[in-house]
Amino acid sequence: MNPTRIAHLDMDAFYASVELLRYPELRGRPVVIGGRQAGAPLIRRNGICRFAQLRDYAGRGVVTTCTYEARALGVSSGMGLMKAARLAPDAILLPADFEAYRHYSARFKAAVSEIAPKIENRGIDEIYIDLTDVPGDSRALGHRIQQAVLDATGLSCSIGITPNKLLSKICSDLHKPNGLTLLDMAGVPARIWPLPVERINGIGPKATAKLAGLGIATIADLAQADPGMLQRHFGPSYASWLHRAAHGEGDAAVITHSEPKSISRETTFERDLHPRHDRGTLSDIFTRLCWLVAEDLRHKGYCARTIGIKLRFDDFRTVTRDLSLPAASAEPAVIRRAAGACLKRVRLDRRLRLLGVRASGLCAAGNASQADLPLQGELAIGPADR
DNA sequence: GCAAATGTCGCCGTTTGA
DNA sequence: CGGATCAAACGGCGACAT
Repeated sequence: MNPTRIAHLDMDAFYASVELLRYPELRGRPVVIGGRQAGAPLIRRNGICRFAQLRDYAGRGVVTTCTYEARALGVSSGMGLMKAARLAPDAILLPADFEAYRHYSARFKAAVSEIAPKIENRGIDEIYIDLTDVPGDSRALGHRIQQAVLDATGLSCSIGITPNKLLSKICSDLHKPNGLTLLDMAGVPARIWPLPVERINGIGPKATAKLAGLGIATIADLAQADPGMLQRHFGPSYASWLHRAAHGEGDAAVITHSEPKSISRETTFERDLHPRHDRGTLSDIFTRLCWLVAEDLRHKGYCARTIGIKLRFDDFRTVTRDLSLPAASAEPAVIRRAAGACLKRVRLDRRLRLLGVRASGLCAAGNASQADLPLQGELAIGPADR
């Protein structure tokens, strides 16, 4: 039996790199992807077309991703674009083009699957690959995969290869961009322990802050922490997971097939909207979100048994409400009615900044109830489209 | 004042049915 | 019959991820 070998492959600055394929003249410059879907990447001034710059931006969008040149100026994912504009006013701002990213995503995944077919999808730009039964030594295999991805897409990626997903995920990030990092359990103390705890997938800002309060900053600190103490602070389940993770133990199962659990749409308004004063606008947006969810459900062939809403108030407080239907449905009107019933259960005493609609409890659309009204659904969706 | 969009999972309290 | 109990579903919510 071969020893378990799991790779994690992460595309380098994926969205930004795809944009550089299209606009090679931007190579070497700080480029930021983000903001509203706002169509054209070019703006016109004095009859001359040029790329929009971060300094021209006004709004409440965030950085989705950016080139390494932009990162060097302090810009990072999730940062407000207004703040990014202060750090890098000259950076080019491009709108996200998900269709293009999905296209390149499919291409790189197809290229990898020619070499190793057991792949777990982790979003648009990452995968886990089970290399256990693929012949060849890990370093050669890693390089082969990187070359195949480059040939298929013109894009670089970074790869970690270790005995499990947890370590591979950490390692793929160690030598970005275009990195290849191999590690076995014996290498954990030297290569993993010096890293800060938040490099472990599953330890986010909250857990990091709580650990810091206990004097635990590095993975080494965590590995050596008293298990009893961890258990008191984090509960038996999470404490045990923390301990094992710090010692480099993680899951090695590469899940090749999975069904979606929920489908949702949400939107942040350009300005905060008042529940009464902007009632009409809110209602229109709400209805449109319901239609979009219905459209997504139909497109992907699902019905939902539970409909939920999500509100974010101007103070950033978020509330959700769910309602389960008597029978699964993908009808826009049914979703709209259920979502409306959810909304009635929320006290609307502040301005709103975000509205979302979610469908969960998904089941395959056995088109018994679907066959009735396909045309009507088509008509209902038309006007809401764009 | 400044913080997107989409999705997964786990935990907890409550309800419901047996 | 009353009460204890248990599992499953539901609903809310937070944490985390890309």
